[in-house]
Amino acid sequence: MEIDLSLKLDSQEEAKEDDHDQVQSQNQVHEHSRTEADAEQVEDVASVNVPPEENLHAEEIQLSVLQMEMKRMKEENKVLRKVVEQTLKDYYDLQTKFAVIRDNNQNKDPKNFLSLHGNDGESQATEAAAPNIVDMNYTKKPPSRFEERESQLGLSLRLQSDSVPQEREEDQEEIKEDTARFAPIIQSKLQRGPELGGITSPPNRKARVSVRARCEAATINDGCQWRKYGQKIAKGNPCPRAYYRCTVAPGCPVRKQVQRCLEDMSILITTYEGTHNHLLPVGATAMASTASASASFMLLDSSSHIPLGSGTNISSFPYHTSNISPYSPSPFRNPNSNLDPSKGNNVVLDLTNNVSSNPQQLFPMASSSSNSSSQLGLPWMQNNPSHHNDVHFRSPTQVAADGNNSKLLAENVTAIASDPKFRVAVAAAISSLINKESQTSHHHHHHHPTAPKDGENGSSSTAGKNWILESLSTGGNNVRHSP
DNA sequence: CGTGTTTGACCAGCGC
DNA sequence: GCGCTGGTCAAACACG
Repeated sequence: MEIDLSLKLDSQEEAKEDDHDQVQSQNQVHEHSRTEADAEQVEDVASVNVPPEENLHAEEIQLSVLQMEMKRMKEENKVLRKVVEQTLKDYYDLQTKFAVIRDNNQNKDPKNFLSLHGNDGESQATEAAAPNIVDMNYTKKPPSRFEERESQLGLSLRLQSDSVPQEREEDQEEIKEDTARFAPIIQSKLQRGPELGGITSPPNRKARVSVRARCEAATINDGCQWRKYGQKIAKGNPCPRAYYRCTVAPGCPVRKQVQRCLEDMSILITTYEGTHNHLLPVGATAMASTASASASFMLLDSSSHIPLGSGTNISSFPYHTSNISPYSPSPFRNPNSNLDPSKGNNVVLDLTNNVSSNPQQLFPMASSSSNSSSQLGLPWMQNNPSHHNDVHFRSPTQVAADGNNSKLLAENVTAIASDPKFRVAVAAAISSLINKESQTSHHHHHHHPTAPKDGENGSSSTAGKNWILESLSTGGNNVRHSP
């Protein structure tokens, strides 16, 4: 019945745009009020003490009135059904147009955005200029008919967050319906393979995340607890490679390798592999989210064609990878050729700020470290406070890039990095994970059977230390977290 | 004594 | 098939 009411409103809204419908709707309203008055009148008549013959007559009148009302309701339902069908048709058309336009622009103009709805004017202007915008903001409002009209202009697609409180039951139904209708498109997009912009990977590919960071200690402090189980002298590097496994939870499959960089012994190369089967400590969560963010950007780089999809071993990332445009240029290139092409997917996060070997500041806003809002202090960087202010991502192929490619790459990366939404998204992602983690650990302490202890194994300094995560946004949307 | 590290041995994959 | 290499195992050892 509530659905009928909402549809009635929709039909009236629709009536404002169409004169014919307007007349029809007004007639319906008048008729509705008239029949209601008739029904009340009949009730009044029936409740009065009258002789049986008159009473019988009154019942007949009541019956005929009810029949009239039924007939009217049927007609109204007919009209409403028509409106619903029209709405569905509009949605279907919109959906088809969206798919066609996206396919057409795939190789022409990478201006497809999956916006996170930043508040700054710059991003709004970008949205206005972008031909195709998929709005992934977490709006409370379901797509109304007017918004649908808007979306025909801007192709704005809104998806409902699960965490949003349910305001109207019928709205939720509508959302479900929309999601169900768009799901096959998204699904098919994901399954198209990297050459078509999809991001699904063939299974059994192992993804690795390498972190380059200046660190005096044997390992960087990433918040997890590790146990060393082996050490080898790898070919090509006299520095021994140490093997660690995660001991936060028994049976955790995550491994990490730690090796000093041959060119610069102060740089520590830490390679993570596998997915934690347990909740992460706060510091490790930040690390994992950062790594996953980089992996997400890399896998979405259409030129790299790295299929890191469902089969990836990178730790979970709160935002679906489709939050970022598959057609946007990405700073995370495929470093496989430089690392180990036979071992699947690799991501390199260069946290060394090594300008001499890396002239490209991939996160130019981070270099303006005089502004505190441009800093991203992470607990696992604290081993080297002199470098923690500048965090950027780098891949070996970028180091090897030359001339025009470097310029182009730098421009692309600058474009991405200067996007406030990107910064907000990264900060929000980390913040989201941290909040989630702190809430979860607060309510489910039993999930941490082996609390991180002091010592070299990652957790040495994160316990009991406050840390602050600041958004990279210049718009003042700082996300602070200090547990 | 419990826990973590060290280090030589072992195994599997890969290229020749 | 053989050798090389990366990765893992496990006994011995160190430390608090």
